[in-house]
Amino acid sequence: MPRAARRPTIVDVAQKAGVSKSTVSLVLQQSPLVRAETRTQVREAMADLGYVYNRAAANLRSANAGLIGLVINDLRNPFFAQFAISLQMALSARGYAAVIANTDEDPNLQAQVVEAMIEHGVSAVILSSAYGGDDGVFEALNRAAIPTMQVLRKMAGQITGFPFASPDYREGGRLATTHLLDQGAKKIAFVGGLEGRSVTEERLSGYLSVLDARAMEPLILTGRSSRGFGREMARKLEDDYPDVDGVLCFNDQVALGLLSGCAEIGRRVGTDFKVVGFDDVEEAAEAWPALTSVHCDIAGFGSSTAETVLDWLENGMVPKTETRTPVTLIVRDSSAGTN
Amino acid sequence: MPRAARRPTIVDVAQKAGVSKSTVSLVLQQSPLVRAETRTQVREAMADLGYVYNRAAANLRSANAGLIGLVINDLRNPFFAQFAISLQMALSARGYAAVIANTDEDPNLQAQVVEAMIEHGVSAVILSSAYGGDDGVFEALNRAAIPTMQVLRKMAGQITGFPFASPDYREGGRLATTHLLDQGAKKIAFVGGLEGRSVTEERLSGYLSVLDARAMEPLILTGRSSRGFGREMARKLEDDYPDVDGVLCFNDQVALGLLSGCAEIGRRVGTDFKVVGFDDVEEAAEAWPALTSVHCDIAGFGSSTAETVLDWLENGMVPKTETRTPVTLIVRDSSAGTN
DNA sequence: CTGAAAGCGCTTACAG
DNA sequence: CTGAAAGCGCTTACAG
Repeated sequence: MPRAARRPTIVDVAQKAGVSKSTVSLVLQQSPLVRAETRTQVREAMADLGYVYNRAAANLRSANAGLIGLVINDLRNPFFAQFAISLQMALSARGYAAVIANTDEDPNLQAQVVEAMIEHGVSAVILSSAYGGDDGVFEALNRAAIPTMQVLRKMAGQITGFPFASPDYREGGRLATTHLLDQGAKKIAFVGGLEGRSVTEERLSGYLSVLDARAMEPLILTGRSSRGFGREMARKLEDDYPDVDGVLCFNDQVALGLLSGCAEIGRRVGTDFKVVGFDDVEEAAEAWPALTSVHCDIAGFGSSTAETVLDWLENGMVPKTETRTPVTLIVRDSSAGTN
Repeated sequence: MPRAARRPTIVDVAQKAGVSKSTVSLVLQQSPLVRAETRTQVREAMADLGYVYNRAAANLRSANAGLIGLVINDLRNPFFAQFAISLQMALSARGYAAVIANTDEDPNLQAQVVEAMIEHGVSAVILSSAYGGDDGVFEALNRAAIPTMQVLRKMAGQITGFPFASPDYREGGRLATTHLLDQGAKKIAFVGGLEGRSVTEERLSGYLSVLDARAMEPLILTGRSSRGFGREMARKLEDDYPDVDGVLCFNDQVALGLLSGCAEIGRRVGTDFKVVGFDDVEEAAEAWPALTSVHCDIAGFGSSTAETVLDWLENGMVPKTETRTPVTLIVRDSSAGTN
């Protein structure tokens, strides 16, 4: 690495352009006060010197660091990853940078990374929280007066003042279950998701409401939200619940695992045994058979979250306490098989 | 959001603890100069006031912001995502935060996000570059004297002074091809990857070297590195190259797509038609049939990259110009079928 | 439209 | 071991 000398500052630029540093600062802020001619002189000086703006210094006076914190419980899951990516790209497009951290569902790690982000002076935080842990994280954000949005998972918490947004999971559960019934399923199971967690409860409640209305018995097999669990369930369903002819999976990971498991045991999916996933990750369309799934438009949700937060920051528009975005069902071969 | 008053500063802490702000600063830096008793007084004052360290301010004097930039060409690919996550988590564990940006293979976006990171005062950058574009990004990093590591993809560039590290792709290509031969394959194709790109060339060169040594004819079908492309190739191979009985895919995305495609057209994989992937993403083990793949230990590579960069930053240990980490072949049913 | 001065919250020599 | 002073690179009133 070339050991460059000190980076040029606005003082250097001012000197080179023959103006005061205040003027340079105004140019930096695109102030209309500066005469066009002066502005171009200053810009030229900056270009000549290879000047780069020092946001940390600016922030010291003016507060807005242009850094946004993004804390996610499980970035390995493509659903969350896609959310994070589209959010980050939307922030970048508006001139903000994203500090991103994966907490691996660990509340202690979460507390630590949030603390670090506060120290770094993030202007806002977007949090898809780990379950468990106390309210410490929220209290810290509260004390630091950092605008914070909860997304995707609503924490039990009594903690108010943290607007929440997520896709309408309950409606998704309803759509999927209704679809399975429409396809002729007689016995529908709900597979995956851990009990007591808000997302599970919401997705489940949609499923239950539809079955209730028709006085049908539910069958709930909760478990990890992983491919591995889905795969195990293929065998279990065949062995222990042979009458089940429709499955609503907690998410696509479980569903894709279930498809793998069915391939493994040679059970055909799509006609006598229908499977629906949830999230509609990219892979759902590319699996074989292609997976029917509840589409949450997670990419759109990511970028709209960015807009919401920046509107809050820049224009003081406080988000609604709770926002639910619409979901749709994308029907593919796994539940409407022609294979 | 409660509109908290001004955040407490070291001056407030100093006043409360009855010491000077210099002393508070020393406590913050864990200086051994401060008497234990004083230290605890100061710490208590901090706790009482809910003091949080302002890194931006500190950075203004001392340079090390504790922010590391991570610029990735395609975060949607689980291989890169896994790399980014494990790198970020290793940085967090050592007290650094990661500013992460996806460039979607767009050199212009890349230039923009790197510029933004420089403004934010990142202490180092880790870059898995987009192909194409000029050397502007490297020049900017150079001018700003920001230690920068290139990873995973070596840019053609004449640009030196940017240490590079990646798994040993060439060796991976060799291992995979040798394995296919050992399994009895007579005609082996290389599928996926765009020509002229360094990663493709390296993986390909391993494949070619093995075939050359046995005077066998290569068959190269380059293309996008996506599931979709892999899926298309299933049909094409069956139709146009029925004699191909072994396939080395550019990466797991292509390979998983190929498996899907084979399922779709009812071609059995593992015995007469063997498939090997590259990267060994998590899903490889869970597909059906399970996918043989070149394991790059990308999680380990991510955390060791973090160590390397922090050693550079903290201890001035400049990384080697080029590092290649070992790879292994994980043999599964897709190439050694018992199905 | 532009400049001189103070201040943002820290760290860093330098005294003591 | 601790304090007073200067300074990091900006922005922000305030004059002019």
